[in-house]
This record gives sequence, structure tokens and C-alpha cells, in this order.
Amino acid sequence: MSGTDAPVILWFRRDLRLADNPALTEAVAIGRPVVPLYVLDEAAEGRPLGGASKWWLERSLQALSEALDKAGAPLVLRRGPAEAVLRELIDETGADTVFMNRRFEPESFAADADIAHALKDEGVECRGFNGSLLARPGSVLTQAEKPYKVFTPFYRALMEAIEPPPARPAPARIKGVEGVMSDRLADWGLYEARPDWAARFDARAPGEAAALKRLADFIRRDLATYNVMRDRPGKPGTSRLSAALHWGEISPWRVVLDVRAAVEAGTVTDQQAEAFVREIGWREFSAHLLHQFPTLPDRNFQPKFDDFPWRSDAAGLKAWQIGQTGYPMVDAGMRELWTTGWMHNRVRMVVASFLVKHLRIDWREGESWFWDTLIDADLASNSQNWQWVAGSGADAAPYFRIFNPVSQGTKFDADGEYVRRWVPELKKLPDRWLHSPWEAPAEVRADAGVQLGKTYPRPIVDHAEARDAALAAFKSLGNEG
DNA sequence: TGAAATGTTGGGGCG
DNA sequence: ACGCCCCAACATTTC
Repeated sequence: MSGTDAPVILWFRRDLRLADNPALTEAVAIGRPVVPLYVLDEAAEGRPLGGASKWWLERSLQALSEALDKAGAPLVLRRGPAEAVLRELIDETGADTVFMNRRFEPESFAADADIAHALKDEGVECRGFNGSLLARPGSVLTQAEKPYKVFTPFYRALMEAIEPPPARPAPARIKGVEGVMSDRLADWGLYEARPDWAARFDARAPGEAAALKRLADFIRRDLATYNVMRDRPGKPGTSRLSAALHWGEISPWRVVLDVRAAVEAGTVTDQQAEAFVREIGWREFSAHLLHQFPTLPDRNFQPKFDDFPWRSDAAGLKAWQIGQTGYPMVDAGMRELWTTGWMHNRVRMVVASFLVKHLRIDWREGESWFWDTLIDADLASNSQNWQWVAGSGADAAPYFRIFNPVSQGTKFDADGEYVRRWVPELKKLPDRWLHSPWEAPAEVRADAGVQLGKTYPRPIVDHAEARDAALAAFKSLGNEG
């Protein structure tokens, strides 16, 4: 139906980069014109994008579009049901092949398979690649050929199984196709609903170039001390690559190989690198788990948690969301999230534990809030990590591991830098009382201008009581099942 | 990738 | 010098 010079479609989804992009490399390699495409399919399978994700997506598409312009193959933006959009574009251009990197979330995976099937009937071939994970989900199994449910053996097997892919540099030139209609990105209004976020988020952060710079800076400055500094939310000790990895602005292989290169070069030791690569391993673990257990975002991985007596507490949930719980460490985290679309991982654990244990609110409420507010919202990581904290997940933290938000603060934010940044109404309190203002002597509070219940809330729950209640609720589940 | 309760040990004050 | 107590420091166990 089409000649040998027929163009091919390169369907971008969550692989918004030109380097280390297997679908792109393969599409370019066959030597025919390439039509790069992004489809905004708001009625698609799975969850609608959260507000913060939309903001990131717009910026990242802008960056991708500029890079593709430079390479000579402008990005085509289309809106609508993906299959219909693809059919239209195939009609318009005479393309006979669609290259794409697979998504592995169960619903997306199935939708991609449906599209591939439908297009095949029209004589159009879909070629799928893995550009987002070190190993294809389903490829790392126990000796009994079952999915791993425990992280450490999974990680060991993963590291054993994987082979670095061939180098795939970004092509300097891509042969494009003239005159293909494209929507204007600005017309999509991706972040309209959250103008206050857009004003505060870091607009320089999205995009492949920024991701690569971030990785290089991290390896040079922070990798050697990552193991300790990653737990200091007031300090810049983490990579902040989560959103870039989610959107595929950078590949996990690029991260791992650059870290290994730093080890080779003697910049860091193997052990220092290991702590960081393990986190890439957790990302992988989450993706594999979700692929194999599609209900992970919706149902307790351990069914015994189905009987957990969750509280319904709209006021408590609201206080948590807006950072008004009266626990400085929790409030700092929730405000950082709202203001920047990102939260330090140590604090994610603290705020999640607080919601699920101190307030005994269903982890799905927290997961859903994170989904909407995180620029790095990722279905697999988000649901896996919430279930991990709640104790209901695979290889989860035991339920009785209840974070004390005060001691977490004094331990990991000893100098109060983090709390003072995000809860400025407390900033004049001395370190000694910063993480528990209600315990401060009245005159110390007065000197710091803190009026409990006025300038800053009293704790909405008592830590010791909440802890006892959580343990009692957990006990009510019984120990079997 | 915890916290709190409980148990153990050893040094120093003191009768 | 000895036993006793207190308690900090650390280890173990329990939630």
C-alpha cells in the first residue's frame, strides 16, 4: 500500500527525549522520513493526568518540540482518542509503521496492544520497545518463575539479569515530513487549572537537557554523600530526577551507566553508588509489581487490610493536605509539595505515615492527593510506596513502624532549615522547640511570635494517643491472612 | 528506609 | 571495702 519511502510515525508517550530512545533510534535507522507525534488523549484508559503532571508535561513537550525542530523533524501535536488520531495521521502521510516505547501499566499496556492489533488489520505495523525500565516487567522472576514480592531478592536478580543496551546517542538530524498539521501546545491549556502552581514551579526543570545536567551535577556533587545526605530534607543531597524519569526525559540506563562510570573513574566508591542505584531498583520493583498485580493502585496487596477500620475525617484530611496539622515536619512536607510539586523522600514517608497511622485515613486518599500534586506522579511508584508505608503492600514496612514526626524532625532536620523554609511562622523558635512548638515554654513561644491556635495550629492529634489507637486498630485485624 | 518498652551492665555516690 | 542504689548507655524485644 505504501512505497519504500513511506514515512514512519514515532509516537512519543513517556519517553520525551532524543538520546537513549530505542524507538527513536530504530525509527531513524531505517532511513525513511519520520513523523514525531504526541497525542493528548484525555479520554484514554487509566487515570487522567494530575494537575502537577499536566504542568510538567507542557514544559517537557515544549523542550522536546524545540529539540526536534533543531533536528529537522517537527513534533506533531494532536488531541483525541489515540487510535483515531493515528489513523488520521496514517491517512494523511501514508505512514506504514508506528514506532513507540511501551508503557507497562496494565491498562496502558493493554490499550497499546489493542491499537497495535487494530492497525495491523490496516496493514500498519506497530513496533514496541522498552525505553523506560532496565528490565521488561515479567522478565525478572524467581526460580519458580513467579514474580518477586520481596525487594532484596528482586534487586539481586534484576542486577544479575540486565545487560546495558548499545549506545544510542541523540541523532543530530532526523529526516522529517513537511506540512503536517499540528495543534499549538499553548492551546491545550494543560495547566490552566492551577495558575498558582505554574507561578511557583521551577520552569527550568522539565526537559531532556535539564535532566542530563541534573544527573551530571548530582553525580559530581552529591553521589558520594548520598547515603547520608539523602535523609536531610533541608539539604540538596538527592538527585531530583524522579519527574524526568517518569516522563522519560532521561532513561534509567543512562542514570545507571553514568553512575557506574563515576565508580570506574574513582570519583565514588562502589558502596556509595550502590545506595543510589538501589533507589532505581525500587522504581523498577514498583513497575514490575504493578505490571504483575494490576490492582496495586486500588486494592490492598495484603487482603487482610481490607478489614482495617479506616476513619472518615474530612477535616483531618484537609489539614494534612494544606499543611496545618500542628506537626512542623508534616506541615513542612505538605507545603513543599503544594508549592513545588515535589517532596523530599524522607518527608514523604513521614507525612504518609502520619495520614495512615496518626489520622488512620485510608492510604488511597493520600495516594490520590499525591497523584494530583506531584510533578513526578507515577502510578507504579506512588501506589507501591503508599502501600509500603501503610503496611498493606508487598515487602511493606510493618504497620507498627509508626514514625514519630517530632523525632524524625530532630533527627533529620536538626538545624531546622527545612521546617523554617516551609513553615516560616515558626522560624524564630529555637531549634530545641522547633519540631514541637506546643512543648515550648510560653515565654519562648511569645518571644518567637508563635501563638498556638492562631499563628500556628495546635497538634490535631496527640502523638501517643494516636499511636496507641493505630496499634489497636491494627490488632483488630488479627494476625493471620 | 522505627519507636517505645524492657532488659542489662557498669560506674560512681554514699552509708 | 562492701553493698546498695541510681541512672546513663547500650542491647534486646515488642509493638
